[in-house]
Amino acid sequence: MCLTSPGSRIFGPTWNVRIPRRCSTVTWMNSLPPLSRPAWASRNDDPGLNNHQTEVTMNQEKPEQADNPEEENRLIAERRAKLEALRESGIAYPNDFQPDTRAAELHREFGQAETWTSEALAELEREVRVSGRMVGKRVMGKASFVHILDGSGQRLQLYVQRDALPEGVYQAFKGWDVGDVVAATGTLMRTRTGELTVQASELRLMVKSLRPLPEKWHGLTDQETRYRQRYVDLIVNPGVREVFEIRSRIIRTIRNFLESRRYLEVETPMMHHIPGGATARPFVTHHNALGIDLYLRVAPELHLKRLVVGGMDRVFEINRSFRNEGVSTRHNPEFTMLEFYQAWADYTDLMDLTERLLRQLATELSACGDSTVVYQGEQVDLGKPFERISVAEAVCRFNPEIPMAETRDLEKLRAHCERLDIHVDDSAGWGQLLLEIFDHTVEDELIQPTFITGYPTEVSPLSRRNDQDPELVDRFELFICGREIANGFSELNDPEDQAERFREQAAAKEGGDQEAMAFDADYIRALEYGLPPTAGEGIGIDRLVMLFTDSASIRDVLLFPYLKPETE
RNA sequence: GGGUCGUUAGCUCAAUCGGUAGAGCAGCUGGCUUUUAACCAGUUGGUUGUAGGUUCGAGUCCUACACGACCCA
Repeated sequence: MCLTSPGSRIFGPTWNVRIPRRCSTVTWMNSLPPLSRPAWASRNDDPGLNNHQTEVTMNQEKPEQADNPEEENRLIAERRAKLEALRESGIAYPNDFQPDTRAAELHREFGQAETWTSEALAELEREVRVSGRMVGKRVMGKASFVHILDGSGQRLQLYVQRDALPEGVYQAFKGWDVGDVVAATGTLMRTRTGELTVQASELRLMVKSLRPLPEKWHGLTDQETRYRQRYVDLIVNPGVREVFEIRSRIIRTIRNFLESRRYLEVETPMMHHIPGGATARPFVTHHNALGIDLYLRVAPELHLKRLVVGGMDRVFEINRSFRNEGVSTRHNPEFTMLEFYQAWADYTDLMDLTERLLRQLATELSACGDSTVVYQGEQVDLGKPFERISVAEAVCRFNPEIPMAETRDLEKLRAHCERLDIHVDDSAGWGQLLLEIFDHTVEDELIQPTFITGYPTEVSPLSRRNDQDPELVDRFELFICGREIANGFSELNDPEDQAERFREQAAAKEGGDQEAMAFDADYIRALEYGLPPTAGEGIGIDRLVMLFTDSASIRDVLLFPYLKPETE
């Protein structure tokens, strides 16, 4: 499937998006060479400025250093001096320009070189007002070419000719830096090499950029800096923005998909007195005025089901949950999950729904309407029906030495765990052992979309028991490319059974299991009013976005992934 | 939590056996009116992540720490 949207990055040099896996530290932020009579400090100034255009004068004393002199360096000092000159000559940060178009629009409308030839554009005399960050600057004597990057995420070339501009503007322009934000008025033209270009008749510096951008060809590759300073990453690595545009499209598609099926979007508390809805360690926070500890939610599940009790029989929430666990390429402390609940449905209905949703996502995100996705070299087809097999069947398939008859045999399973070098707790039941074996030997192998069903009741404290086999629950998880994408089940709506399962969880918690759930009495009370037969599901949005953007790390699909604080 | 690798100029990277820390881009100075990694000439810029240690001498070897990447639990 091709994810590159039509029209994106269709012209001009793009900054390198190849990101080698290496990094260096950001020492430049910590080092300050002493300012010793920089070259500009003794330079003579040029004559006056006219109207809004500001000539950079260089005959002043060296500028004030930044509040934190450790972060200053010569390049920044030079730009700060230019800013100081701007301040002295008028308004340094003007806010009186509005563009009337954007680069993407212009390329869409006039990008066709065969239709909009040089002559056709000259005849058109189309005047445009554009603005953006200067990301390239080529001065050739009395004329220059500039590339600006605007809010559309695309670049646009400006042709800046001394004699086509008001007096003095060109001279000022020559002192501007790559990274500065500029505004231009001009007419469309096509250059000798065929690039759509705006010939500027007016040009203004709107924002002086004090920090130099990374090198134009290699760009910014240092992973740490890319994550910490995502604003720079977004400027110089076009692929980054594309990932987040796809992320937005995924969420929009999901929202439309559910709303068109009469689901209501809701928001439930993120601060819980009792963390529940998932087996995970919560973050603890404190309410000062009330003097009580609160937990950041690990899942919205229990609140959403309370809403179903209240008669909101189809609800969904797309929002953040928080789990106090390790940070890795697949885990961020805060992550986004879709949860949805539908009364009068069971888990098989949700498997059908999930298949349809993923198929729709794949075809809508693909420029060519294709239902296949390539993830890290693996091609998966979301168009074919997803396979559905049970945990036990899957374990037997990938572990031929484990016969079906042993999949509920506590002692045999314990022996298999030992053989497979899987560490398990002495208190674990057969269900937990079976799932451990599944996690270690099966999960990675499930490349094509596969629903795993028949989960042990022991590991599913909120799921409805299977009518034929109460040791199992009516639950599934969806795996694609070896990753868990979704988890859904028919909801346990028997309040007495639920209370019993909470008691088991609470006992495990007492026994030291920090991930076990607490007893939630209000949730039991809600169930006692009567939860209609309901099925619910959670889908990890970040993992879904990873899949559809071929991102190896969750950090690549989070604008601001969690990183440890920068060291001083 | 464990292992491996990494951290050198604003950015991207060099630096032989432990022997004067370099280049390209960016910046600065000059030239150049259709370039596009523009070009040509000149030029500035470094507490080599931090703190110790070994050594006549450390970017390089040793120890600890910080941060990151990847793998494992």
